[in-house]
Amino acid sequence: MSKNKQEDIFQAAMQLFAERGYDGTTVPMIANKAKVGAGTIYRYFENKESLVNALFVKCVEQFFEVIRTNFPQDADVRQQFNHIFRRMFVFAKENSNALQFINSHDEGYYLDEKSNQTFEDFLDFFRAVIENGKNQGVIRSLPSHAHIAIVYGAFGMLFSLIQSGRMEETPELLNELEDSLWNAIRII
Amino acid sequence: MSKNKQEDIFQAAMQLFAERGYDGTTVPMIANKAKVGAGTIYRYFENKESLVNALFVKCVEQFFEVIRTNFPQDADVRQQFNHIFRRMFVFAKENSNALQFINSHDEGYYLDEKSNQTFEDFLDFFRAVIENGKNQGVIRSLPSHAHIAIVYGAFGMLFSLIQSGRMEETPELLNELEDSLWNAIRII
Amino acid sequence: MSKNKQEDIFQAAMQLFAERGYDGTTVPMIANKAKVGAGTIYRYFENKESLVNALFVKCVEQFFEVIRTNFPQDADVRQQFNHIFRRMFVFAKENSNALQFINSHDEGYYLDEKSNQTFEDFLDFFRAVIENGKNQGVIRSLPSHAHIAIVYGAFGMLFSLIQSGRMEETPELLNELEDSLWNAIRII
Amino acid sequence: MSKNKQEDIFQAAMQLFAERGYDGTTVPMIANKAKVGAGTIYRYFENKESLVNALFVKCVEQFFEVIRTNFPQDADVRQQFNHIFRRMFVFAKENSNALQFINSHDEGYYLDEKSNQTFEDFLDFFRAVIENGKNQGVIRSLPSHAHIAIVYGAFGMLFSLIQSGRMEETPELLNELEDSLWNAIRII
DNA sequence: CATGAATGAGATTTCATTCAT
DNA sequence: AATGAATGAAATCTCATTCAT
Repeated sequence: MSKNKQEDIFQAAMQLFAERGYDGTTVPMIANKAKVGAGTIYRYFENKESLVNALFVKCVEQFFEVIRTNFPQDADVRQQFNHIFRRMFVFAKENSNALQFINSHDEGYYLDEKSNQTFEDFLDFFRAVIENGKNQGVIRSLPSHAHIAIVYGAFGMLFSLIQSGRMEETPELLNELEDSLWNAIRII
Repeated sequence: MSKNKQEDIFQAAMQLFAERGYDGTTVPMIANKAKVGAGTIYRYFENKESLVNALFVKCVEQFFEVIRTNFPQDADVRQQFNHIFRRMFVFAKENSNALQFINSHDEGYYLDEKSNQTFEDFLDFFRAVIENGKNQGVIRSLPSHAHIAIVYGAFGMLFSLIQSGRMEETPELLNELEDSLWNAIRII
Repeated sequence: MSKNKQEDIFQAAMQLFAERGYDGTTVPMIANKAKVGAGTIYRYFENKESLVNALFVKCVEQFFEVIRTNFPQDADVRQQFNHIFRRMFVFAKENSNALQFINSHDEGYYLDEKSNQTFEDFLDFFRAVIENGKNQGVIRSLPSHAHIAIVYGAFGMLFSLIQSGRMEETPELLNELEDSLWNAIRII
Repeated sequence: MSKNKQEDIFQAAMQLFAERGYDGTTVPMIANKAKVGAGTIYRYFENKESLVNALFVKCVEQFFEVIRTNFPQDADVRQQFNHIFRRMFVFAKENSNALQFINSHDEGYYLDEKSNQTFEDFLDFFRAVIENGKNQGVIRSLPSHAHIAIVYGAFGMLFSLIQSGRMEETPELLNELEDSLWNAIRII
């Protein structure tokens, strides 16, 4: 039995939102999985929308933190890409539902300004890396948006495969995938 | 006043499901947008779940049809990839909501056996192309699943950018994107 | 295919009302069983309530007619009872649903003044017979209401047993039943 | 304000079902009469069908209990009949709606296996008494079903008369009725 | 006349939220 | 603080009735 009910609620909500979406998840479902009373959720969050927004911000910031930590600011773009790619998998593995939650909930009509801004800030980090790579003549001259869409879109689906057991994560696989996606964005 | 109410319902439902998800869309919302009475929807579909499944199958089959039509069965893999990539954009442009609907609803807990099977059949087509390419030594030795995840995941996000106006579709852009994704999966 | 749609509707409605009650029977159910369009019912009856009332009156009047025909007005009470008892079974057998319909729908909140009056008239016939028997010192001094309740209540359940096949109708059985019910009301 | 909402719901439902039938009674009607919110009913019963079945079982078991209590197992059949007849009136008077509810809802298409079985068990009790009487040469050789139909059918209608005020319950009346129905089933 | 597609009012049921304990 | 029973607004779904064909 966890001491921190707020965290229990976050975990339960994240899993359910990831599996069934925002509207497909009921507050009693969350309470039940978190092993708290339904009313308790309203001690920690104003309402369901508040909860999903708080959770979204928390997840994106955690993801961001994992990516940013020890980021090789001065290394070359290839190494920066390596860092990002590996950290994305690290985060996804350690927070299996968080990634799916983020991916299926960005663009949700229930996200507030802060949530959207947090996600934009997160993307901006990648944009900066990409822009830097383009300036160095290493990365294709596509819009940064496009590069991010390619890597992030591919990554989301790839992790989903691993998560569901349809593909096994091995060091060799990760090497191949990293190489594949690097080829997608670099100038050849 | 349209003659075909079933089609009106399909169109309204597709747009709303794409924008707000299955559970976030109410039957009166659909009826309203389709300009039919709420009860009319139940003359055409047994219930809401029936509707989303019928719509899913219809959309996937349409998508499949666009990809399969004039597919260069005997050409080399690069040309097959070109065909697929271009047709994906053609379908997405002509059925802008259909793609978003498919992408946000595969894996939905409300999809029935037939819907899932239809989607699997669709993916199998790509798997066959990829396998063929691997046998010819043109495509990387990653699992076919992974190649599809990369291309399809990237494509989904890319089209979303174009759709929302954050990126402009030009012939040059499409050429670059095709090249980028081809680099991701081919042996270099 | 019957020529008389009104009669088809009556038959279908009677069977369904008998089995499922007034509120448990939908107009489309009736239309379906009567093999007419739902709208056709509204050519013959103003609405569902109109139909059930017309049907009730028709059934009670038919029942009444069967009882009254050849009623031995001048015979003794025992013979009058015999006539009534036998005719009740004749009617019930020839109009199997009608009896169940009447029994489960008298006291219905949807019955109008005319329906209730028709049923009262029907009961008055029995009351007169009973009163006559009481005056002759043949029948117990219970209220006529009570005698009717005993015979009619018993009869309803008995016929239900035969109808459902849980009891077989034989001449011997009918003789026994007639004797049993006569014993209930006569002075011994 | 009652403490036991489940019981309030039962009482309200029983009265309404007795008066208007299953399909003629809406859940909001029940909620309104029970002075609870409509949603509350679904905390206690899975759905409307569940409610009617639970109520039916409860009523039949209560009725059964009243009949069985202090039943003179070793007395003669006449005395057993006396016990049953009197207790039926006791139950009917104390649970005026319960009897009407039972009588108008047995054979309902919405009753489940358990409800039907409970009612059969109830009838089996009477069958045993009747069989015993037949073996002792006191009761007519009609099928037990028939005897029950006669007594129970008659009783139902008789109580309805008393209930509605069309007949007044006096000790003399009950004596007469008991004698009347006993004459119906005994060998004379 | 006859039909059955269409409708919307109203039925059943769910669920976000409150509040007495 | 924590609970979960209670609520009623809103969701899904049904059906008596209408009306264009």
